[in-house]
Amino acid sequence: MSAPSSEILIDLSTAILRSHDSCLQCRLVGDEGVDLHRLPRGPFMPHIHRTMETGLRQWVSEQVGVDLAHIEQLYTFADQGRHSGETDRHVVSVGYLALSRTHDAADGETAANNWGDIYDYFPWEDWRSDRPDMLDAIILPALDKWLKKNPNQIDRVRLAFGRDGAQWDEEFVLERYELLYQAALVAEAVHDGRVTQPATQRPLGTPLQLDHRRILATALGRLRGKLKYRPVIFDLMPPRFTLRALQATTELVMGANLHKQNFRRLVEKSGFLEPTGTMERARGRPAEIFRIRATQAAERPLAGLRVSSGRARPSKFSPK
Amino acid sequence: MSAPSSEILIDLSTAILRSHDSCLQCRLVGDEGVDLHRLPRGPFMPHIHRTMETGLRQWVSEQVGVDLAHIEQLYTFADQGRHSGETDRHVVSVGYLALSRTHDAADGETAANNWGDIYDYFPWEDWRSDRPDMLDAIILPALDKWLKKNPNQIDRVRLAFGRDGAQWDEEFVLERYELLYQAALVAEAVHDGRVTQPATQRPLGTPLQLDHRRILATALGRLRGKLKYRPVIFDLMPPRFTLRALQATTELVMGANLHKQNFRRLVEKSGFLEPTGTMERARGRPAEIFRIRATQAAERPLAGLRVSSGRARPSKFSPK
DNA sequence: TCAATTATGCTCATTTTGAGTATAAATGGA
DNA sequence: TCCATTTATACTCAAAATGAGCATAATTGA
Repeated sequence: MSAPSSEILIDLSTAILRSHDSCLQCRLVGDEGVDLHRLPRGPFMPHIHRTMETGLRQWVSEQVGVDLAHIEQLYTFADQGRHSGETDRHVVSVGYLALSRTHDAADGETAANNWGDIYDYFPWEDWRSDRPDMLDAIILPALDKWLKKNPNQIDRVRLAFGRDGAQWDEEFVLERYELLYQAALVAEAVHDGRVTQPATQRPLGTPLQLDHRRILATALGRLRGKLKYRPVIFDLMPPRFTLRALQATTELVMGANLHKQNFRRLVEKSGFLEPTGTMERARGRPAEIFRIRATQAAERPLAGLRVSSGRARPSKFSPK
Repeated sequence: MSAPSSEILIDLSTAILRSHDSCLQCRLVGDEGVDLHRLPRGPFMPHIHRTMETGLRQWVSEQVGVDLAHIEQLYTFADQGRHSGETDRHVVSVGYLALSRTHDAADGETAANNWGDIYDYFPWEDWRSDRPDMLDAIILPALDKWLKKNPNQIDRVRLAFGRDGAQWDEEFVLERYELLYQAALVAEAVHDGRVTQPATQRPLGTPLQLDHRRILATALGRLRGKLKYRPVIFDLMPPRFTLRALQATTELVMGANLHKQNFRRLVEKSGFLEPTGTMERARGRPAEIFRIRATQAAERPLAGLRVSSGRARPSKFSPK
C-alpha cells in the first residue's frame, strides 16, 4: 500500500430492500474469498456519472441487476476508521435506500450472492413475536457493564433502548446499532480496530463489510419513519395484493404486529387502494385483492399510514 | 483555469438559523466584490478534520463565530452545473442545518456580513399574514406557461404548490424551489447557465451564491418537518421565554399562524416546559416565563409539537 | 375609570385511535 | 354432510386528540 493521499473517494452504497418469503430482505453481494457480505457499491465517478444517483444505478445494475421502485439518499458518512485498510484514499460513504418489488431471481444470484433477512443483522429489532429475549438476556446487561466505564452515555442508552420509562422507538435503529458498536458488542468494532476483543463471547447479529451494517441500520430506521408520513410501503408491494399482504409487509418493516381491523380501516380511509373485484383463495375466507389507485389519488394526500402497533398475539390469549 | 481534474472536492455549507427580531434569520456571508451572499462554507479536509462535522464547525467558527445549538446533516448534492466555474474540480456539496440561540452580534458582523430574513429568499413560503399574493399573481401563471412546454411536470407542480385539490404542504420547500429553478423563475437558473433570460421580468426572491439557496430550502423544509416529531424548536429559544415567544418562533418556522389556546394546550401537555414563577410584563396581562425542563422529561417522549395551523386572523373577523 | 391588549382557562363538537365483539365465507377432515 | 378451523370483513364503543371558539383575568395607557 502506498502512502496516504489527500484525495477523496466517494463510495456509493445502496441498501436494497424487498419483502419476500415473509422476510424483509436486503440484497447482498458475496465477494470471492471474503467472509463478510456487502451492499452493492462503487465509486462515484463524476466524469461518467452525471449525478450520484446515476452512479448508484449503474453499480446496482452491474452488480445485482435489481429493478428499483424507490431511491432515496440516506446519509453521508465521512468519519475515519470505518474503512479499515481498504484504500489509501479517504473514503466518504454516501448511503442510499432503495426499495424493490422484484420477486424473481436475477442473473447474478447464487447461494452466496443473494438476498438476506434484514433481521439477521439486527435481531434485536424484530418485535413481531414479542420483545426479543436477547435484549434483557444479553444486550442490556452488556451495555450496563459498558456504562460503568462510560457513565455519561446513560441517557443515550435509556433513549435508544427505551429504559426507565422511556419508550422503545422503532425508528432509532441507527442509534441502537451505534451504541452496540461503541460498546464493542458487534463484530465491526473489532474489524475497525476499536478494540481487540468483542465485549461478549458472541458478537451480536451478522456483520457486514466496512460500514455497511451502519448504512443498513440507517435504511431501516429511515424506512420505519417514512412509512408514517409517505406512502412508500407500496413500493415494496406487487401490482395487486390483499390487505393481509400489505399488513404483513408493514409489520415486517416496523418489526411489530398491528391490529388487523384498525389497519384495514386506516388503509381504506387513506384512499390509496381500489378493489380489483378478484379474490384470493387460501386458507379461510377469500380476501379481496386490491391495487394501487392511479397517481391522482395515490399521491394527493401524500400521507403515509400512521401505523399503530397492536398486540403481538391477538385473540388467542384474550380473556373470555 | 486549468483543465478539469477528476479530483473531488467536498464542500461543507451550513444554513445557520435563528429566531430574532420577529424574523427567522439565516447567517450569511458577504464576500468583497461579490454581489451575492453565501452560507458559511469551506472544503472538507480529511487530514485535518476527523469528521465532516468537525470541519463544518471550524469553518463556521472562522467565518461567522456563531454558537450552534443543533447540527444536522441535510443532503449531499453532486449534480453538475450548480457550481459554475468555481473550480476545476468536481464539487460535491454537503449541506448542513444548524440552529442557534445567539442574539448578540459576533465579531465578524458588518452591514453586508450578517443575518438575513429567510423569507427574503423564499417569499412564497410565508403564509403568516395569509396566502402570499405572488403565488396567484406571478408564480402559478409563470409555471403554467412553463408547463405548456413541459406537460409531464404537471403533477409535480400540483403537488408542490397544492393545486387542484392538493394541499399546500409547508414541508415541500425544496420541491417548490427546484421547480422554480427549472422553470427559470429564480436568478440562479441564469447564473448556472440553464437559460440566458429569466422567465419573468423579475426573478423571485433574493438569490445566493452557488447552490446555497437550494441548501437553505432543504434546511427550511427539514426544520418544518422535524418540528412535528422532535423537540428541536427549543434549540431556537433562549433559556427562558413565554409561551407567546415559543409560538411566535414556531409560526416563523412553519410560515403559518397557529391557534393560540390550542398551542398552549399542546405545549403544556408535552411536559417539555416548566414554569419559572417569574412573569414578563409587556402590553397586556403579564405572561408566565417558562424554561425547558431538565433532560429527563425533555427527552423522554422525544415527540415534537404536532403543530396544527390556526386561522391567519384570530378574533377580529370572527362573527359576533 | 375605561378601552385596548394580551394571557389564560374552559367548553364542546368532531375526529381519530385503540381494542374489541360479531359475522361471513372459505377449507379439510370426521 | 357437518363441523371445527381459519381467515376476512363489518361494526361498536370508549377514550383521547383536535379544531374552534367563548369567557375571564391582569395588565397598560389615555
